[in-house]
Amino acid sequence: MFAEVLVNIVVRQVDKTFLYAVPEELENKVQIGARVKVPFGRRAADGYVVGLNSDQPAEKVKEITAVLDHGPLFTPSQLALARWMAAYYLRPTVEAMQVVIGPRLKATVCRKLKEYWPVKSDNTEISSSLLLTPKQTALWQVALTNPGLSRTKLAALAGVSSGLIDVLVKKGLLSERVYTGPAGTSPLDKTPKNEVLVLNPNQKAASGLINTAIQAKNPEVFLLHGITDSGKTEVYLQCVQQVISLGGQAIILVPEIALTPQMVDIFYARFGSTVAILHSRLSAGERFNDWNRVQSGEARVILGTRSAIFAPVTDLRLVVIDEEHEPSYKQEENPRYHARTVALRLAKQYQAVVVLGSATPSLYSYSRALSGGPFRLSELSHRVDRRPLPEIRIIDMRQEAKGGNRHLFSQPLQEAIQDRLNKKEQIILFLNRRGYATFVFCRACGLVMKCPHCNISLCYHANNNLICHYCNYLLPAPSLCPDCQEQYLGYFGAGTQKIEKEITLLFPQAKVLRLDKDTVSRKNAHRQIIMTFQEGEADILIGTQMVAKGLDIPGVTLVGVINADITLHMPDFRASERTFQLLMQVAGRAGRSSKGGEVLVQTYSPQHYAIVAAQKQVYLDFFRQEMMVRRKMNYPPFTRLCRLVLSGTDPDIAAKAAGELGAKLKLKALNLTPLQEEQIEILGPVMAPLAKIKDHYRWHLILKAKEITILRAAAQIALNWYEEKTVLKRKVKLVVDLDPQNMM
DNA sequence: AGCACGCCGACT
DNA sequence: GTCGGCGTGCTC
Repeated sequence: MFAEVLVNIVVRQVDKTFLYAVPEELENKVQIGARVKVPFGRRAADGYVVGLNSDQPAEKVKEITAVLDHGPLFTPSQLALARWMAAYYLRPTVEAMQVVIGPRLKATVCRKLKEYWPVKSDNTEISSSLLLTPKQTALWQVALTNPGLSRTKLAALAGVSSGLIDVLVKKGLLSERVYTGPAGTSPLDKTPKNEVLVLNPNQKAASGLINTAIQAKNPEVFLLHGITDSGKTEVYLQCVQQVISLGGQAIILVPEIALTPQMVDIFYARFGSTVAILHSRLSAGERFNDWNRVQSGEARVILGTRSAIFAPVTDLRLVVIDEEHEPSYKQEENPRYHARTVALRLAKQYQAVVVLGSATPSLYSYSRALSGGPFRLSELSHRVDRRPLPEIRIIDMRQEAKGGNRHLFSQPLQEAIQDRLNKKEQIILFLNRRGYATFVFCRACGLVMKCPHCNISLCYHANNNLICHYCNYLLPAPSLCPDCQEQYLGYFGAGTQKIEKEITLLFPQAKVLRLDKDTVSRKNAHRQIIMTFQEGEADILIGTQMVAKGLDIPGVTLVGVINADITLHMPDFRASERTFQLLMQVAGRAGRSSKGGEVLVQTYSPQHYAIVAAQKQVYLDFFRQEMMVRRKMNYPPFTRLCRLVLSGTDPDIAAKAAGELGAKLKLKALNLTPLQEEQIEILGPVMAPLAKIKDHYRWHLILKAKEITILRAAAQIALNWYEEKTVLKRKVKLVVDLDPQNMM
């Protein structure tokens, strides 16, 4: 018997199968999916068995040395998915394999998985009453701060021998868990068990259509477009119920588990022990356990983030992608896959149904759900409780500036804040200050300097030039506004910290909390901040997009968007789309009780269609206008994109490499598309908007084409070019990003 | 990726 | 005369 082996070395040169002989004593253990040890050149390597056959090969082959693990790590259908993904994203197959196999590898290496959890968390009381030795105290402290560690890790971290763990277990301070039950259960369980809600006609229609497709094994894709509080989750639940009654499995993806604890609670309440939770923050034991429960078929409902799409299902009938427009579904490291793209492929493999849910669908999905498109549109246009949507008021900051208010907060917002403070109602202030966001605008007329070729905000550079980061269009920074001739040109950049400071100055009596990346670095800090706010311990919550997602706090009657222009004028063609989505989402945080709610949006572009559509809360208004822009500029969904990023520590070498690659591609593009030159468009090379990250200078090229095959052919040329440049390779990195989500 | 082979400069 | 620089090439 001979085995085809994919060597576990992530490099293009060995991205093919190697044939090995299977020694007789290993024949019963070598099967597809097995991890094996093989001699490879002058060394040993591990690899995955991806095929078996009995034909005597012409060349002589080496023998497999050993079979690792106790069983296969992947199924043939997972292998097919990995191969497809590798080819789609132009990555080595083993890399895709590693993602598909996921955590199982780590878990199977240390097979006996016990974890140790502190029994009580009141530290002082216990340690004094039980007379712990210094080492025991140290161990206890470590266990407290790091619950759920394995035996070896815990002992190592505390610097004690593992025997001491048993002592603490005996004293009843630590509990030992060998994983069996559903993991991550956080009994926040407010929802009554199995209370299946009655659907309104909209929901009934949607779930009816979806359930029919599930039953008939029609591999259809539904776009469930439902406004805030229209009951999308209940539709998901009833479809999942249908899958369970058919004996199948369903995968439900959410953007970020930590931000949606309610979703977890609801699924546990409804489906109990058939639920498995999969996401990257689980401990090794939790993951191992749930992974096995999926494979055995015990778990029928898999709720998780992006990578949960690779759960080892056997009978998939349904994939739900909640908030399908969220950018977190795109992995920003290799392989740069999009969970939605993978889900569509996976569903095809299983003849399963896909449901994409969103209040603000991506243009990609909505355009495909129009009549004649491959997706089917299902609308939920009423709120479940029939409460009106919160009122959104646009505040024209140009008027504020003219009126002499140079503050971050407009007069109406300040008044509204004071009003809510007086009434003891709560306030959320939102400012999306995601990294790089400088743009030049006129305080007098609101004009934003844009590139005439790319419709992208021009970035102000230290050499006093305005530059388009897509095409290198350059304009010396004017001192007067080219439109109104006023001298109020300036550039923006205030973050949540600044807001916090200003608020405490303006309203010294208000209790303020801040929720952003800096304040949630500690474990559970996120949940803690939200709980504190939820319990009314603070008046104002200031935050980035974290406050936009899934918060359901009835006490909040005012949401203030400090500066909608930050996202609107990012150097990214999806800036309008993101802004609209964010505004709609953040608006949903207001008025979750009978007290009603109000949203104030401060902007210098009150006439911008994304802002206007958000104010009216009409998705189609936005969609139509944005589609016109995209069509005109030849951006997705009318074209596909591929982004090539070259980066290196030497600015000159990185620049030179980018120039060379650009020239090569432009030359080759002619051969690539002999019929129509317009089939591919090459933008750049230009410096990436984030021109320097961690001492690496970055340049990029954007490739546009109607057909992804053409993009892939061009990207392949780039990869081959890079492969040949052996000297350059050590100094410059090349990243290929197909269907890029992030253009920075 | 590793690891070896291979062909040119400064040292015990 | 050797040690070692890293360019090139291969791995069933």
